[in-house]
Amino acid sequence: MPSLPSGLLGDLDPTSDRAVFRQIADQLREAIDRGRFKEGEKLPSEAELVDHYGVSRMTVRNSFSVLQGEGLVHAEHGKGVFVRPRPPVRRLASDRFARRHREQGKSAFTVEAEAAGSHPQVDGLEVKEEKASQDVSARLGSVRRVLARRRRYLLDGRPVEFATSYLPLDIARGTQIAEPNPGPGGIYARLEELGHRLDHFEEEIRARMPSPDEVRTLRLASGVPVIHLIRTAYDTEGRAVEVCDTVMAADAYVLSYQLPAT
Amino acid sequence: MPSLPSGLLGDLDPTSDRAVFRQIADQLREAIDRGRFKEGEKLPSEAELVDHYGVSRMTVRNSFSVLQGEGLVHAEHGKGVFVRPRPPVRRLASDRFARRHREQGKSAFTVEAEAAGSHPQVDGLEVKEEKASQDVSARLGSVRRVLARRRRYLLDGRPVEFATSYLPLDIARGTQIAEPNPGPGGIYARLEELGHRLDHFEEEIRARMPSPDEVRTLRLASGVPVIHLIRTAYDTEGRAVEVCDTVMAADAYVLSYQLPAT
DNA sequence: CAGGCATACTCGTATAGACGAGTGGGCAAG
DNA sequence: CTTGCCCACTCGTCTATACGAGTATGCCTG
Repeated sequence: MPSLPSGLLGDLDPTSDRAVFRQIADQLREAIDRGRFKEGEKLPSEAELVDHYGVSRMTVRNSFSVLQGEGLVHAEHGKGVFVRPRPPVRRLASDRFARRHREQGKSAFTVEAEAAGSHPQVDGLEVKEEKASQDVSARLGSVRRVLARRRRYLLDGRPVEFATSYLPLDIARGTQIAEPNPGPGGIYARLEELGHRLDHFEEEIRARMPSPDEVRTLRLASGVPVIHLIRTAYDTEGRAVEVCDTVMAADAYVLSYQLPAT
Repeated sequence: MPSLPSGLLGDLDPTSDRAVFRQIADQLREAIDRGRFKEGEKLPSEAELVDHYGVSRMTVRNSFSVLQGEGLVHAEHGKGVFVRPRPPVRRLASDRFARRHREQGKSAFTVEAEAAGSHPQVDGLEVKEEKASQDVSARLGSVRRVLARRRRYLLDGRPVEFATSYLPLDIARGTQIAEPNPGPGGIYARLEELGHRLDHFEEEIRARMPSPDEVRTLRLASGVPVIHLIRTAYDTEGRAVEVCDTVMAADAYVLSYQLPAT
């Protein structure tokens, strides 16, 4: 059992009223912040820290769990505890739905990812009619049933977001929108062909911790929140023609918006 | 020691390979989701759950810590563990910087909060010149030093966000922008008076877990992420005239944006 | 009646020990 | 040399215990 390089981590302050496991977490956090442990690097094992600080194993584990909650580290069974690497982020610009981006045959996600040199995948596509939730119904203007299009997006094999689009049945039923592949330009192109010229979108953004379901679907590490985005598309008549509910791994995204100063 | 009302929580499945503390967390989570425990309500105490499930206290605590990480519950020393109430959220609309909102003497935050029936406060105001961080410098176009305006915002006594505005010294030095009170309409009104007519804003949004510092400043419960918003204001010459770095308690905000479909 | 204290309950911190399970390297057998 | 096993090391789960500290309640004292 190799002992810890001296100087890497300090000692405990027994006179402090800060709990021991917090002091340990503080020292590890600082070492990480200072770059003493780099991204992806292994932290000292529980046993080594037990030795170094002269505390019990549960105390060391407790400090690890603090850092895990902060999203700083993640544990791998049988291997060790590692500094969580920051994945490359996907930037969502506010003009990503502009008509000029809607020409190609591929989806916006695919085009953009390939331009960034990543390997995009779409997954678990599911299209079906269902009862509208209260929230969706309210946003679409009191519809009872909707067409729901679900799918999951992955970048280089990593799930990064999953989304469900809801459309009123009177618009979508029987059209290509109800097909698994909605055709070039996606459902927005189809909506416009159907006479619903798009006027604007409204996006609502929240951030919160994921549900266990979301942790599974996005394979989230602990300490990673999700961004919950609800987009409503309005046509030029002022009618809401689509609601898209998206849950994104927060560590994989930066959203970017342009606001007029008028 | 009053025993638990039967039927409220189920039994453990010893044949399951799901860890005991996860099973307990699952049952509590489901009970909360089903409304068996309402917002703000106290969950069974650790001792009661120890009795009910016949496990050790650390196991029960472990399941509580799972729920805490999800932001579902919070513990109060000496009182119990409670279902975390959802605080009222502040909606930030994308037109919140429109000129028409800039007429009054009060700040946008104050006006909006009072309209919503809340009691707004601004706190810890600090104005000083300092060295620009690399990021701020890049956004403002390679300035070395900036005027920084820091402040914290509270709603009904609860801290909800803190923000720092950075302005190039050649614009702000010696003007009312460098005063604690920038006057009616805020610094944007002053910027326009100084000839920097605002053209548009760019906002970048991230979500992540808070640093210990941010936990202190915003008095965040565990399992509450922060929204990190960086706004850059551009004048009609295309120059970046302000960068505002804001950290918000994610459970207190919904951001809302309007995007043109063009 | 008012104030203060004792007490029982709550969660917070920490110890010591046990066993399980995933990982990877080294060694031995083929 | 390759295969396969064993073992050492890692984190995961769980038990049992102890003491500390914050909170609320009720009783007892003044």
